[in-house]
Amino acid sequence: MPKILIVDDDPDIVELLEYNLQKEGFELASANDGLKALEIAVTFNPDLVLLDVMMPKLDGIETASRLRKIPEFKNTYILFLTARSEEYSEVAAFEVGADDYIVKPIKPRALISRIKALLRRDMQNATPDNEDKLVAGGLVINRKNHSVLLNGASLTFPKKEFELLFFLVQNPDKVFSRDEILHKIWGADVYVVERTVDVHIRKLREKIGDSYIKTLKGIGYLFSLD
Amino acid sequence: MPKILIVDDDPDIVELLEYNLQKEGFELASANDGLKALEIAVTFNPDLVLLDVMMPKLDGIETASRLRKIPEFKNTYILFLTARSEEYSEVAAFEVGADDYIVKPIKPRALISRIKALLRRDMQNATPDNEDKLVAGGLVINRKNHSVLLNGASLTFPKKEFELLFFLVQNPDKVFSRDEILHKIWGADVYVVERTVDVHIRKLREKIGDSYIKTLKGIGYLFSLD
DNA sequence: CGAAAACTTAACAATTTGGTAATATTTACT
DNA sequence: AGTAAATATTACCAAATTGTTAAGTTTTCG
Repeated sequence: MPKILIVDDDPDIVELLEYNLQKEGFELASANDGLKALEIAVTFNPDLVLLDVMMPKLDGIETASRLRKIPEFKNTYILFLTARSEEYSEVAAFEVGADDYIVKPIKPRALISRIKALLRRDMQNATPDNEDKLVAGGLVINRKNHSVLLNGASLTFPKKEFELLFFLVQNPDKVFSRDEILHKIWGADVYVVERTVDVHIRKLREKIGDSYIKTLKGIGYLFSLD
Repeated sequence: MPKILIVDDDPDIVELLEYNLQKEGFELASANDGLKALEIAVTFNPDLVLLDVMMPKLDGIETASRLRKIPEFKNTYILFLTARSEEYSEVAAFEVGADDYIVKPIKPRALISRIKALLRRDMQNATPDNEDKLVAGGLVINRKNHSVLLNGASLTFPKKEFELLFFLVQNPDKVFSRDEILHKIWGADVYVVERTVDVHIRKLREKIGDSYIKTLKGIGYLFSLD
């Protein structure tokens, strides 16, 4: 079950949310300010963070911004809660990578359905056997222990290379532009030159051979077994 | 490609922006004060306006405010540029409908990424009429993979060839003159000789056979299954 | 803190693609 | 069939794109 971190300085709201989300079977943790939220996040490792915008110590925007800077939370969903009057913060929210934005007063049923909508993609991708293991041709990629077997021989990959390989293998026969790849692997707020992808592709090919990853000139790269 | 209007009274900044955005393939126009910006906007019809806050004649805030009052620019993105010290204007900026707010000194890569983030939604929706997958006779064309299957065999096409094929197959039994094809595939502002189309048609026929693409002498080309 | 690994960038080489012109062939019409 | 116009084909060059290497940065970890 997905893990949700609730962050709000109003205990009533925290309770309201906990009550409703617990009913749905989510795993929960909560914090009442931004600083505590960051602390808890690193150990709790939530899939989604419900973040109040107005909070003491560290407001929601700043909390989200810091979270996003930690690689582990690059793909964590962030969902802001805000009072109707605080509209101005909407832009700032999406700027720091918000995935959704919910205006108080909170309607529990609406909230739950939006949370589920966000998590749905993951739920689907997280099918049991698909868990963390990909097999394609002579390649066996295991996300859990970060291992790759090529025709039985074990290879090791640095993080970026591994993620790139995993991403490509996960979407076989689909082309991705360098820009798309950067967004997916590096994140929306990382500014690196597109050619960086080339170099990583080269390193992958060096290790797994040239046959798996193909180049479509003017388009991008793709993983394929043909 | 999306059109961007650059408005800044500092020619150096305009040049910097033009240089970097041109590289990305955007269509550009520029103005050095707010009044000119409004003039140019109505004819240029930009998708996004980069607006300096401090300008002679008409400051950025006022310019944006007037832009927003013109119905055509309801959905135009407005992105403010400002010196770090002028923070006070941030609230005003969002009040008049800013979509983003960027502090100088400008980091080109960050700017481009934020512009793209804004425009991405549009870009994605900008392909309503062209489906992802086309099937015609023994041909299966998949835009997502950029792949073409001919009777089960996979073929690869360079970008222009692929686009030309996709376009023709998308409109079966419809004749297009070379001029129309050039406009559709090459774009309105690209000047190439009409014979170029012939060469590309030839390359397509070389790969998929002569039967699919027919020539109507004096008229143009068409894709057909007869 | 310092060394090693990982990551990013830049520069140049290699490759592919796109465009043109020259030439050959086909078509339409008399 | 002869002829002019249009199209097909080919070969070549320029431009665009990617491959590769190496050097500079940053991060990680002992």
